[in-house]
Amino acid sequence: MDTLLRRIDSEIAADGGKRSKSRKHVIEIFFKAGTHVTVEELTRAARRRNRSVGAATVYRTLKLLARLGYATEHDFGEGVRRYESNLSPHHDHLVCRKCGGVSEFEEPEIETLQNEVARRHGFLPTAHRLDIYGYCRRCAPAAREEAAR
Amino acid sequence: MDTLLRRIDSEIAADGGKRSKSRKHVIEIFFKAGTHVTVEELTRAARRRNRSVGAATVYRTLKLLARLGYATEHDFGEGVRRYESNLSPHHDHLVCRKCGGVSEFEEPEIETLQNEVARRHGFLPTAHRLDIYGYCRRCAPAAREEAAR
DNA sequence: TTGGCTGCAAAACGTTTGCATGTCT
DNA sequence: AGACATGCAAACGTTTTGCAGCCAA
Repeated sequence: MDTLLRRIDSEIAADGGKRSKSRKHVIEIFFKAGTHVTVEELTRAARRRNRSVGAATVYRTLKLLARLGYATEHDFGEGVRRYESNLSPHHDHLVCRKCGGVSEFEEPEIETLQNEVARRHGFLPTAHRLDIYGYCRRCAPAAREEAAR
Repeated sequence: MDTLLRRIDSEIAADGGKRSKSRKHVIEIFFKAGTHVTVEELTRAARRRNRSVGAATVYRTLKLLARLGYATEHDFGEGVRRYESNLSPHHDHLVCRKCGGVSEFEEPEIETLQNEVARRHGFLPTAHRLDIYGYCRRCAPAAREEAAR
């Protein structure tokens, strides 16, 4: 974790950037925060540590992390962008329509099939997103009842 | 097509809605339009037929179609929402990062695997979205060159 | 006649940007 | 000193909403 922060620091330097206090706070908080955070959540958390951090800096820092490959932007269709750290291996999402919870899964076979499909279309894939929408274990019973009505 | 419009009409009526001229135009144009249209594109097209159609009506009509299950909202990360008719069978997308083109594919095996994964997580799936990002056949060579530089 | 529907303009939303100032190297 | 980063507020583009009038049932 500490090594990670140092590595990012030097990558930022190599990219022509500097180490600032606000940026450091945002980065630390981002990697400690749960997955799929919004800028608003991060800003609030960063402000708790340093009152003066502005939202613009959080936006800029996350864009930077995304550009360096440490974060991924997500859009689950809520009208807000969410960010996720790229430290854990790639995974896809199960998004609950009722409680909004997002859980994750990996399925190597799906990945393989995707690459195959892409190749078949002469398409050079660089990334993909697979989100399954529905009802999670806890919300599914209620959803079934509503549908029956 | 005509039957479709009549069916939608009666579903709107059953939903407590009325048939208005503007709405009818928007719906017709939406189903004739190519796939993945934006509200702005539809508004322009609708205005050609009826100068006074407002964007708000197009937004409202598409939300209505989506609620009734005739349209799907898409977000390919351009900052604009795109709508697609649900008439053609389900498919997934290959999104080109260079030219922005979107092509489609179907892969039943992927669908099957998705349902399996969901079930394994106690998740009740209702829909999903799979977008593969990368470079299309035409743009891939240029992308490879740039990467090599 | 009642309610939904409309167009318009204004508001709201998340995000980006311009700028003067502050901070790192 | 110089370059880059910051916070603020204004700008932005898309989508939503309030409202007075309109139109379908």
